[in-house]
Amino acid sequence: MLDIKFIKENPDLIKEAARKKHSNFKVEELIEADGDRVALIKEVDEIRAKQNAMNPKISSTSDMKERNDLIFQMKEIKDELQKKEARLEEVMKKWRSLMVQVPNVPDMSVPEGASDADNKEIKTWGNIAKFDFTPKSQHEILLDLDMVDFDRGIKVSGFRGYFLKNDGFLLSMAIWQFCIDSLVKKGYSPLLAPSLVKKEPFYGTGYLPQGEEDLYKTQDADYLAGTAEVGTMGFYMDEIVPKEILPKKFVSFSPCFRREAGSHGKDTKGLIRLHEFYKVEQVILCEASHEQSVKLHEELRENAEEIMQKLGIPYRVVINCGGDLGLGQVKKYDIEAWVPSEGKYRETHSISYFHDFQTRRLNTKYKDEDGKLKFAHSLNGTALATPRALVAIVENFQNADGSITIPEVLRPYMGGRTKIEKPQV
RNA sequence: GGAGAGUUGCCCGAGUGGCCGAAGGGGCGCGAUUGGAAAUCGCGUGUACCGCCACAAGCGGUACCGAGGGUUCGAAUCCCUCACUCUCCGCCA
Repeated sequence: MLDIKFIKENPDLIKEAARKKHSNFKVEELIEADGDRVALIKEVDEIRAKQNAMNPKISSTSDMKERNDLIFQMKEIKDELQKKEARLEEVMKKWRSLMVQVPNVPDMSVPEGASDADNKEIKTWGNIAKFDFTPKSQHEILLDLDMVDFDRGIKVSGFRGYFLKNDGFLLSMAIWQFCIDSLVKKGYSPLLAPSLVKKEPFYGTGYLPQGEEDLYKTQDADYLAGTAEVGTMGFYMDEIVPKEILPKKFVSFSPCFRREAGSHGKDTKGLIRLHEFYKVEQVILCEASHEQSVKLHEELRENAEEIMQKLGIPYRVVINCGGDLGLGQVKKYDIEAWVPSEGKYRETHSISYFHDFQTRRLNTKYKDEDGKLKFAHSLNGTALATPRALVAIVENFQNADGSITIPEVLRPYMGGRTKIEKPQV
């Protein structure tokens, strides 16, 4: 959500933002609704002022006739007020629904484009392995090494279900611990965030109302979060945080749930697209400064790249184009890992900043040096998600004998082992 | 799941229909006092929105006593619904 004053003063910016993000939001409609809103608020306030002025008169009048006259007058005022209030409520309803649709303004550096096909590559890292044998797909490797059980996963959990077992599970934990350790060393506060979350943090982060299709909803009207960002951003919801803690950096871990509505035919084999997965997420709250946001956005990207580099996974970084940005995102980088069996890069990370779009909705403020309350800025980005990261690891580090080499940085978390080999049985 | 108690400002806490944005205390800020401090004394101390105005200061208005609705000319105060917290019982990882 943006500041209505800002919107009114910069309608062209909003119009341009909508165009760039390929949203059909009409700023004129909102401005018109806001005109009605302001006018009605004024009228209602004036009637209430009249009413409030009458109150002491009534209470101080002992003459019964005079008192009844006044009460009769007040009844008329009340009728008028109720009519206006009903109209105001209508206008507010429309106003609110438009306000949550206002797109945040993308950064100048965001490229034009309609979909992820238009994202702009800005960097590649790592050497794409040339295998002197026929490389296997993630699906084959994981089954050969007995790291996953898809059949039983589907039996138990349904479409896109899976069991991660043996080294599949151990390697996942190794990845989590490696990522969490790396970020804690950099001063990030570790947080195990709830996945079962009330609707407010979803509205606050911008996943509702537009993204409801992709969320699981409980019979208590709570939702399952698709990322720890939601719970983590909820942490300081409706709070004024001490300025001294900013920037507050979290490394959050949680299970993640996504309905993947609309992607039924996609990635049906393997561990790329799942309804239930795990993610180590970076979340930052900082002071309301564009420069800070930009700086920390780069930091999040560097952290994620460092993790990929230490793991040795070849990847590329793209700047997402306007049409591939979420409603609240100002700018986003995706990191995509090389997947040999597909011969292309697949998204493993998404790193974005929002200015005060989320904190305004979440009501997370801090007091700046002149005592003014300001909405903080927020950012978040993947550290690493499993099992999707397993795909990149097992495919890129597979050997001719069917084993996979464990990345060095993960070995301490895997009992010092260097390889995952086919079980003897 | 059952029974009961509660939810007031930064904190504690008073307040059962009008004079309550809200007593009192604490905290915090400024000032006096002091060589300095403690103690003491004085003053101040919320947020959002609307209007005037320079989107400043300031002034005026409205709203906010867990949330939503109702009764009433008028509600922190009465009624209803919901959420949350606490205590006891049951169940349970």
